[in-house]
Amino acid sequence: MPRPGEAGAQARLAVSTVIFALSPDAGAAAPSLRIPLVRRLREPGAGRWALPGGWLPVDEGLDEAAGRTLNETTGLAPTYLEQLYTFGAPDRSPDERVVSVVYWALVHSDEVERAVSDENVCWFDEDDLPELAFDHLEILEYALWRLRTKLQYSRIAHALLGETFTMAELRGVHEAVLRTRLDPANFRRTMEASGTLVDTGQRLAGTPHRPPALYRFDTASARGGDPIHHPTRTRNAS
Amino acid sequence: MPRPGEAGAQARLAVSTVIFALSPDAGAAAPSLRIPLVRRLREPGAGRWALPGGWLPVDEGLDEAAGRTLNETTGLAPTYLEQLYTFGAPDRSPDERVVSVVYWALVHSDEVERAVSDENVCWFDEDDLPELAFDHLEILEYALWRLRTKLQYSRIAHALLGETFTMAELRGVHEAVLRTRLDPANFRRTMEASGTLVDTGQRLAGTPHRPPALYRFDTASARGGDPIHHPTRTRNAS
DNA sequence: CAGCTTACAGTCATCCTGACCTGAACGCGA
DNA sequence: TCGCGTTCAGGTCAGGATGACTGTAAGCTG
Repeated sequence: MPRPGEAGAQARLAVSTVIFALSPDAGAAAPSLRIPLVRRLREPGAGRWALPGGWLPVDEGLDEAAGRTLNETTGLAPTYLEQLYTFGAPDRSPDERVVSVVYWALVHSDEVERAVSDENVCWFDEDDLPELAFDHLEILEYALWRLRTKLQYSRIAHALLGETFTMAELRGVHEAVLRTRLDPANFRRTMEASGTLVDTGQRLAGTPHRPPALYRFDTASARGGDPIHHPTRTRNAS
Repeated sequence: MPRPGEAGAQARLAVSTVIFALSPDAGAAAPSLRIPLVRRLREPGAGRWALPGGWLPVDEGLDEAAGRTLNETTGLAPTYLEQLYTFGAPDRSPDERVVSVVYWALVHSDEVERAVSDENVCWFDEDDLPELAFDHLEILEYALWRLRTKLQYSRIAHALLGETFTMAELRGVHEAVLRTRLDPANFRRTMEASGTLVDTGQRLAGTPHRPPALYRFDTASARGGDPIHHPTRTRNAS
């Protein structure tokens, strides 16, 4: 923060968010990752799809701006929100210089139901993306990499599920994100050893086989994940 | 990147860097981490110490701006440079809104010799920091956490050493950063198994004991560390 | 040469993880 | 009603990684 003064030409500051959710066909075979995108109505890049976001107001924090713009454009309230990276190549946007502070978010699967979805806001499957505006494809791939990496050392899969979930559902999240098959027995063992799951005592009835136990995420033991300060976790917009 | 136009009040964009190096007393017992800071000459925060940095020019990339301001203020050419986080709380700077894209860098120990060091640029020991301006202490602690975390799963310790180094020197870096004692035999085993070290065949003579082998970092096997794209590694300023 | 230091190699127990096996608990169709 | 399918849930076993530790090699110093 050096000398102030001399206004001059400056880069504009934007905030965008990569949002992840699971496909609603939870009962079906394998869920897949889905990302909501908004259609650009103005130049530059009009007609193409882009990440939800907006300009940063002078008096609003970065985290708050990410949560707000995310909610305004998609109607979603994420359960997990974290800063991803700041993209600022001089030529990433034509006409003017734009620096984007990008966040990534996870939303509950039942939240998706309530989400806005018109002709200008649309959900896309992870491997069925449209042509994106600017460098948003690069951003999205980086967010995907971060999600996959972080899932392996942190316990964030529950943020894509509801309040309670079965062990098979939780494993389905891991399989969908990591794109692998996981051994059910070994997965159960490691998750139980992590100490982040609480057995609710309830069981999910109505299955054509033995009823599975319902678990809940232990928010108390969720401490010490990653960014020690400014974690910003769990907000409730709308 | 939404609608342009309407100039209005905007946050100012700054770029700062947390620089890490080892104390030059390499021959002595345990090296320690040192950080160069610059004294602020103007308000706000005049007299206090701050991270090297500067305003972001409209036509310069973030990585380039970080490397340039770092070099201009300290005279250093880092061997490792990576984006850390973007800090943008509305009240982090009085008077005006400032958003800082912060980087962190590692420099070779022999680079420190060439570094500028006057009354306005001074090196501080990790646990002997002065009172810092703004939220720079929080930033520095977050950078320290990131350095410690990343050292354990990535091979970046060599960036704090010279071209060649002994196993004991490399272990000294880990011990200084992680603030622990490491078993020499086990450390050697894991480092050799990582496949990132190359034995130069030379040995360091002049020691009062058995001469140790000199190793070199294998840049070829350094692939696939972390941010898949825009890695920005290894620049050469000045 | 004795004695000090560190370099370097090897052993052993423990933990973690992937592969696999077995019984339990439901719904379903014959 | 009674197998028979499914998944759930708990267990065993082998291999790899890691920490604690021991032993030998190779330099210097007194």
